[in-house]
Amino acid sequence: MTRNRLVMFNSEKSFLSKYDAKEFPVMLVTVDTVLLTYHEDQLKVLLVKRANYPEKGKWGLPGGFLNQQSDDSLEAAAIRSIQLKTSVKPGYMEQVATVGSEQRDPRGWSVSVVYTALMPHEQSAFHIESVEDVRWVSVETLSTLEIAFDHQELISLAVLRHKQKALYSFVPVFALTQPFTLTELRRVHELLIGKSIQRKSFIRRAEASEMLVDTGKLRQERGRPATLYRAKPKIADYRFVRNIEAD
Amino acid sequence: MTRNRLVMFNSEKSFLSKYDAKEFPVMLVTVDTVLLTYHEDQLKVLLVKRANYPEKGKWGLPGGFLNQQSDDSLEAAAIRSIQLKTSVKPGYMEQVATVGSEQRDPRGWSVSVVYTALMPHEQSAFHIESVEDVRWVSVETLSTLEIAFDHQELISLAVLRHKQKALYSFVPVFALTQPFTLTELRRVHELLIGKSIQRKSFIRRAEASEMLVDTGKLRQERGRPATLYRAKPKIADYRFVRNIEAD
DNA sequence: CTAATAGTGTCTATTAGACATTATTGT
DNA sequence: ACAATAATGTCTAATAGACACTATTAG
Repeated sequence: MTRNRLVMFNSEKSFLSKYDAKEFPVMLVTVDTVLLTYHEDQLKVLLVKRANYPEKGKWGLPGGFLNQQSDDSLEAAAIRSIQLKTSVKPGYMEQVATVGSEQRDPRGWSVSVVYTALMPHEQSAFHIESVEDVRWVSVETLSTLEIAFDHQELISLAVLRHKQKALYSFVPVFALTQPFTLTELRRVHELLIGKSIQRKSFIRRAEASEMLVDTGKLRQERGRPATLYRAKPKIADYRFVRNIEAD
Repeated sequence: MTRNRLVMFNSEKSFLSKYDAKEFPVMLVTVDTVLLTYHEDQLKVLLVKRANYPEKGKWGLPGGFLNQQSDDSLEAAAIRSIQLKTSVKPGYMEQVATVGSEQRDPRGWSVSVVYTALMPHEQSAFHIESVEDVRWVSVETLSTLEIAFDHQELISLAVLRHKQKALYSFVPVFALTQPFTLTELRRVHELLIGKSIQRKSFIRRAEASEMLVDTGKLRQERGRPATLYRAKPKIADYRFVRNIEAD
């Protein structure tokens, strides 16, 4: 397979002194992030207009080649690619999957490590509205755009992951600007699972979790003013034993 | 960053004609698999004794460099590495995580896509017992062996994943030889979640799922003979709405 | 007053835990 | 009969769904 396999070394040290990474099969590795937020009663994903070939002019996920010099870890690379476009560090991030094949990029065999992240829309708005090549796009209207590579599919994977989480956690709270109302949080969950949730059930879960703190303040739009909450940091790790029923 | 970014092309085709992958930052990518089984009332992981540097002599996960020629996909590479050691294709496989850093391999920045798989112990036994460098090791006694790289950590990640699945699915059934008894299946779940499960609760879940088929046969060891079951193929996708309570 | 939205009361249905009881085998 | 293991009966506790009801605001 490689020349190194045929040579005998008598210590790890002497092996490494002869080692040359270029003799091994190498791979292009990119890190792409599906960054989602909640805005105008919609779930939106951050897309970037590709300035270069391949897929020039199409919309793709923020991301890029893993850089051995500037990236300490995969997650650091994902955060870097997001900060580059939004100037903000997302409040929640997790790895979704890694995809790789000969076909997905015309340049040849390529591997993508896919992350997903959530952030409040407000934080990013100013920076993004000032540029042409970065946009929040509703996940419902993605089909009206030309999406680069297999990024459409990667977005679906990430949304599916968040749908699962919405059934047994309050992770979707990271898509909201704090403080938020329970109705807002419930709407994000409803958008993700594609089904309405009983107000009473949702409030009971909020109380049982002890992860939402009543700020004592209210927000009024139409009708009775709603209580404003903040999420405790540990909310990312909280899991319900029983799911909200899907379908 | 790379020379290509500075050159203008007027079509995707002309871009690709000039494209050379070697000009981009490249990476060593390995695919490693945490293959688990149930044997002698223990959860065991398949380990391979490393024949070459680095980490020569230590035990590591089956896996290897991703090969652009022979691998069609990441999953295909994982299956290949398992079949090479067991001569069997595992009945269940899923991606666990992808790790990457400068430190994890002495040869430099490296990326590992980690899969986990389950198979019946019986199937693999003959092939494995004939060789010296492949062993089923109880996950409880891992600390008595020298484990290569960060593979100890990768095993923990995979076991944790299976623990979660044991709380809301019957995925652990793929670690058993079919047909199996409910007590065997319950034992695998108990090992994974680290806690005993009520017989009655487990049987109720089995019935509710409709994923286990009574073969009509019995197996007798001590005491009353136990009913033998087979799992329907769809069992891998079945999810309970309510979890078994952890801790 | 009405409309609109937030939040509660309360009933039912489902299902996991606990644990006693019964069933079926070998010795 | 007894030990061992499998399987069932049955009570309780927790919690999600359904939906009616009350609360608080603007106009």
